[in-house]
Amino acid sequence: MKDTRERLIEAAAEVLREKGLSHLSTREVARAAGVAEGALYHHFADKNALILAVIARHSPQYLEDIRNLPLQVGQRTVRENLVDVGCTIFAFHRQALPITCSLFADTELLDRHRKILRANKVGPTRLYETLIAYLGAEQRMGRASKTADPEAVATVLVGSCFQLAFLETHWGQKTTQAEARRKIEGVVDTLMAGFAP
Amino acid sequence: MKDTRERLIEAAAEVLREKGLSHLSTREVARAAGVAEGALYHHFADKNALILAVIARHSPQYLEDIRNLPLQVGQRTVRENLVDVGCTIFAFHRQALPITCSLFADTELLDRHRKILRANKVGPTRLYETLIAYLGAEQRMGRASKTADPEAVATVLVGSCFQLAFLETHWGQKTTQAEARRKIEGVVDTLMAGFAP
Amino acid sequence: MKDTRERLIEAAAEVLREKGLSHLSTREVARAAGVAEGALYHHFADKNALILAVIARHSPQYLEDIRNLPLQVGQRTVRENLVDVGCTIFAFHRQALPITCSLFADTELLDRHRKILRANKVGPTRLYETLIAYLGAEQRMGRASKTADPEAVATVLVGSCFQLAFLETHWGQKTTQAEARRKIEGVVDTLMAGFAP
Amino acid sequence: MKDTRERLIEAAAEVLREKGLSHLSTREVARAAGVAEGALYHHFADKNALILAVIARHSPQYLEDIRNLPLQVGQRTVRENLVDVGCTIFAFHRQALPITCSLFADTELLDRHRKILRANKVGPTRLYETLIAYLGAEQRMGRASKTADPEAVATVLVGSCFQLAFLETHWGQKTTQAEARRKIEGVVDTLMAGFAP
DNA sequence: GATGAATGAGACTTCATTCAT
DNA sequence: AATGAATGAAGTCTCATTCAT
Repeated sequence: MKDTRERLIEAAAEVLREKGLSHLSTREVARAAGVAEGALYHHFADKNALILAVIARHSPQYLEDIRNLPLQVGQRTVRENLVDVGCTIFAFHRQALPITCSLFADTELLDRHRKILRANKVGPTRLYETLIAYLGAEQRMGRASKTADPEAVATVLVGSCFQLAFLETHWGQKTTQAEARRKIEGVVDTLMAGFAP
Repeated sequence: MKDTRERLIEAAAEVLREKGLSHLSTREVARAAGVAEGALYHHFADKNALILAVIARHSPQYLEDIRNLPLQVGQRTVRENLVDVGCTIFAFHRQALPITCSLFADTELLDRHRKILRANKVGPTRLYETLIAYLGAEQRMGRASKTADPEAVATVLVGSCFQLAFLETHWGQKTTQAEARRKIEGVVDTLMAGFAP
Repeated sequence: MKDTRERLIEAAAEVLREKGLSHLSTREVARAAGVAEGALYHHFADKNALILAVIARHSPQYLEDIRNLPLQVGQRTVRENLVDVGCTIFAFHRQALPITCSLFADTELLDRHRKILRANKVGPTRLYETLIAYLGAEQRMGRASKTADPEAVATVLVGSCFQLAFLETHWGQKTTQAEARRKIEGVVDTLMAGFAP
Repeated sequence: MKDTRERLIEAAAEVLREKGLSHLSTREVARAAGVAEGALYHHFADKNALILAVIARHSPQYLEDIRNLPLQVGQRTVRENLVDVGCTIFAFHRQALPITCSLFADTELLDRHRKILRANKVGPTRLYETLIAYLGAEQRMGRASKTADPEAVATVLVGSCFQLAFLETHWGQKTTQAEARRKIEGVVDTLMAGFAP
């Protein structure tokens, strides 16, 4: 049987997705984890500490699928690479966003979260850094416009994918993977070609 | 003195921003509105009805500042117009986003919200429609690339601004108006020029 | 039917005497008062506020029976007067002391209690002031030694009676009123005659 | 390193003084003693047994500093001896009283305490016995009034010092040692000279 | 319409005690 | 003897909602 601590985190994530932060009760989490309510307090200082552990696990800095992006420099086309990255980001946010956004429902929790981020000096997230490094490399290889600002490009890519994920989860209509990919392709094509005449 | 109903909605919005959905209690709202707790139930079926009224008021479809965008077609440069729109969107989300995102903390409430949206047939929000109309007009006037997909451009613009607002409110670092504008200019420049070499 | 607030205070005092501070639970108090648990929080900020209300009511400054002591100046004998006062103090402490002493079981509560006392400037209690005034008056009438320090005499009288009450409640043996009076007479006689040869 | 049992008793006394009986938890005691929570149950039947061990140790019958009082018979002046004893009693109670009084917060515990006292036939405490023996001896030596009742004198002395200690700990104002001594001298002087004209 | 005391369910948390190691 | 994770009962407090005034 798994570690009690681990089971609590997973159970909390499940309840968070099912009922939402406002209805996440220690009783329910304990029940879902199959442990006594008191056990929670052996592993976490309080309920919020458990929630923060869940949040941390769904923070974009842990978007590990992006790690091998640097290997793609000079491979395939830039467009293909960006579309793939975009799909990864979209997929990640579609599941993480309901949990991440929940934080706004509890300003005290949000503050604790910020303090943790700052203590760990996780300002511009690892995701951004990786993206910017990749974009710069492609620029140096002549596969991308040298005048573009990598940070702005990263913002556009991440922002658009986040937006698509937000619309979907907020609006509640299920999008097929193919539809999502087509939209992301549209975004990347626009980003590559530009809107100027 | 204003309508009691109106004061309740404003008070609820304030509490929502200050403490978050999880800590929004009828008592606190009543106190902030300067009315008795029971009065709430004369104007709303229950607490959630009040919250939905607040949320509806902060939905981007009510971003009224965007209404006169059509008047800008053919005026100034497209870049200037997009930067201005971007700043408006950013400013709107910076204040509305903590309230809108709160919904994710209560799946039941979120569902009720979706049902309302569907009943009103408010699919792609009015913001999107206005933007797409404007972008198409500029394309037809030859002031923008005719090959670009207006919906993708709208997604990029809205998404990037939403993302900047999210980073700021979620991460908690105050950005000056000038800094925000500079970032949005970077996004629009990238969007106009494209990333292709 | 009496005021809810009043009934809560009385019920709390009863539980305090019956089970002690450590076992005073809001549930039990509410049950004893015949109201719902939540009602407690309409009248008191928290459990401790209720307890402090009980304590205040049993503070020696409210030992009202002592108020007409000044009228005794020059009446009967000083000995008789002191014995009567001693009996009153003893009787008061026998019932109040278990509640007052309970405060030591909760340093936070004790601190709050002290802050209240200080805010009300209730330093040397009214009891002491009344006693000292009486003793001084008898000295001036020549019915008591002019060299004695009234404050010391008051300390001796109050202290001895408190001690007798403490021994009784701590040790748990019921003393008859006659026995108590005899002991207090012994104390007053010693106090009057002195221990010097 | 000291005995585990001993360390538990000392740790419990510390917690008792710092937080009070109501907030004395086995976890806190164990932490303060530097042992595991379970260890407590190897040395004591339950938590209350530990508390009673602490209380017993702080009972005035264990006021060992008073043991050599008999040696003072006929030495120095009676006044000096009584002042010294008074100071000792005061100092003892100032530290023991918060612990002793805590008992009133738990009537069940207080009952168990009383049963132990009765089983050990520790009626009038050893302190009283020693004092009375000393006072009687001084009477027989002609250094004190032969008509005074030694028990009443003892009550006055112990009661006054207890009262001074109670006022200080309950009221929370720190008294310097010199001030305390002066007050005790005032009490002893009154006791020696008497209040009669 | 407005008030606010009362309700009672349920939230988070603490804690004495046990038991496998 | 010692450890410390686990238990589950009980504690304090919050809160949406009702209702007599």
